[in-house]
Amino acid sequence: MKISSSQELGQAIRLRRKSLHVTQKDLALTAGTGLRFIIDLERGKPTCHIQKALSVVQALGVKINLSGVGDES
Amino acid sequence: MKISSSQELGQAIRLRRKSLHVTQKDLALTAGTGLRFIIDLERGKPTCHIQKALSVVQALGVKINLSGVGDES
DNA sequence: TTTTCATGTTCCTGATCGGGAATTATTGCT
DNA sequence: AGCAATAATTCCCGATCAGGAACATGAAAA
Repeated sequence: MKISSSQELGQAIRLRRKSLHVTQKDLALTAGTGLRFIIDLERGKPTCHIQKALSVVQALGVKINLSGVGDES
Repeated sequence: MKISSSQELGQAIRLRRKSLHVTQKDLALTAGTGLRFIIDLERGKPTCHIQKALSVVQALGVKINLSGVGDES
């Protein structure tokens, strides 16, 4: 899934969370954040802190890949 | 390139920026952020705002992909 | 040497994050 | 379908901090 905004990231996170049958509360615990953060993140809040967002993504077992970084000049 | 922390993201961004021969200042202008933000982002500050980080990534022409979101249960 | 790039500081406004309680969906079961 | 349990969202408070701008320093390149 391609991501180009915090909105899309939030949607992807929610999708993945639901497919795992995990509640926001549990995800918050697993990822080491607050429940409020999960809510904001899934809603696509643009000002979420990046490391926390990455923690959540990892807690969901989702991998992030960047294309076009280690090659052409 | 796989990303799992703000540190790695910062490194990737710097790599990409250098390969394009763009200065932090120019990147800031292009991405619509401040110079200060680019510096912090490349250094891997964990509390950068996510949408701004995404803007920078896009300004560099880098695509972000999430694996494992739209499929298995 | 002179110019460019990167980083550090400082000041200031404004917002994030967290927790608990209360409210509003949503889901599941009989 | 209807009700009950669960989940999602919002509100309030407070401490901490992000982001931007401008200026000064350090270092490296022309």
